[in-house]
Amino acid sequence: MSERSSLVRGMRDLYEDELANIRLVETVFSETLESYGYALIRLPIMERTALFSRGIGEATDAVSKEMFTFDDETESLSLRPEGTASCVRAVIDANMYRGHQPKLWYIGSMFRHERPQLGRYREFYQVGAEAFGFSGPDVDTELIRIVQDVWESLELAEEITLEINTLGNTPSRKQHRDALVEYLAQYKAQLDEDSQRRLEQNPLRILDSKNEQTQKIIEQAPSISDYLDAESRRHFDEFQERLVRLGIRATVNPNLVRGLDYYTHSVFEWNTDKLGAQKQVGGGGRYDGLCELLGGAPCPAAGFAIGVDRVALLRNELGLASQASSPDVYVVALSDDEEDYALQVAAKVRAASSLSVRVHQGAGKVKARMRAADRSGATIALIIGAQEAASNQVSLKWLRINREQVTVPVAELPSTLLNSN
RNA sequence: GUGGAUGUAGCUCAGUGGUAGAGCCCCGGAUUGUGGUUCCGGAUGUCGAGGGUUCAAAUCCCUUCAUCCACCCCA
Repeated sequence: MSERSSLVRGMRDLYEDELANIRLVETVFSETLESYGYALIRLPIMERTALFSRGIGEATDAVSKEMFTFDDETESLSLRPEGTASCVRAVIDANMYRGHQPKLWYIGSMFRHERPQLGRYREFYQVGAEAFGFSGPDVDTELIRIVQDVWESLELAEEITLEINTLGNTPSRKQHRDALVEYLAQYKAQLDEDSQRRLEQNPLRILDSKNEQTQKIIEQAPSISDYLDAESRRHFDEFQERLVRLGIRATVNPNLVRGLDYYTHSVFEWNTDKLGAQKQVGGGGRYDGLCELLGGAPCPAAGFAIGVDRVALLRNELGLASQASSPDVYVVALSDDEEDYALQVAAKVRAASSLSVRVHQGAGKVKARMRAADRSGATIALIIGAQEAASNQVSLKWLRINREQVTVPVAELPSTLLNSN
């Protein structure tokens, strides 16, 4: 016997109810984004490693220890750990932003080499949107409004909270960073190990440390709000005012910094407390410097990314699971002799309606065939025995409601089915 | 990457050294052309994998893989 093959760690086969929920989330995002005029862009799963180390940041965990990276002949390639860097690269490559302000959305698998747990997988699905060429906070709030629309469509608005913050523009950010490093350096010995390391590489990230002692030190740390210049302050104020006008509730969290390096000005995260340790279902913000950083012309931009798996999982946890689709109609030939006739009937129903029709296959006694019809979840069984076949008729039985079975000529079948709801 | 728990039938699980079990599911019959309820009967296992100890291992030991939880990180 050959060795049984099995799933690679952190990968999943998706089917039935779990997939149904994921597809629902994807569909709602797709329809909502298209309704706001965002255009789908399909991006490759693999990029040069350098794109991510430059675009996302060498010091981030996502890049430094979570990427699937391998050497291909002369260059290092990686499976994408997120979508923004690829999207920006594509916009630069095709010069899409020359005289235009593209609004794009994407969906697909992302890969991170982490220890799997509930709501966290090595291949996971993200849907994201990016708007290029707009520097005002009206775009930031539009992105949030889009996601809010999705939460409402998915009946999740009550379960997901929004946190916001600003990181300021580059000069403000630098001033704050310097002050922060100076402050934290005094307490270096008391910081947790990770934070000590970050002091050099990525001091902002220390702000969202969960370590208790570190948090105490952070309470007194210089806040970004004291270092915002006039432009940065105006952007953030208007951002917040617009959220209020759009009827969106948000909490300002001064320690919200996001894990990825490219953000400026507005940053935001959507959280839930219903998924165990996995709190975050999505996040986003403004990244005015990224296009230039990746070798393009300067171009303001903002975007978000949502974890499709986590949103679907949240619906599951709340009992909002959508069900895998069942056929509408199940055609049962009572013996193999009527099989050809049953296939013709099924073809007629498909041609005359949009109903999904499944035909019984395989041998079996009548009882077993009817049981299969019931189990398929179909609402109607079309029963075909010798009598029906001989007289060009079909017996129609409702499986989910109490209604008397009828036998009708095949020609009348489509209208009978359409009137049967 | 670190720590802890778990892995036995399709599913949920019992079984702690001596013949692998239950419930649900599935199949057949009661009901020769009618499912879903009821009654009767039946089938089903690399006990996660590999190695070791033992007369004997699902059970004890080692290794490994996977899942779950927490940390970390993020979606």
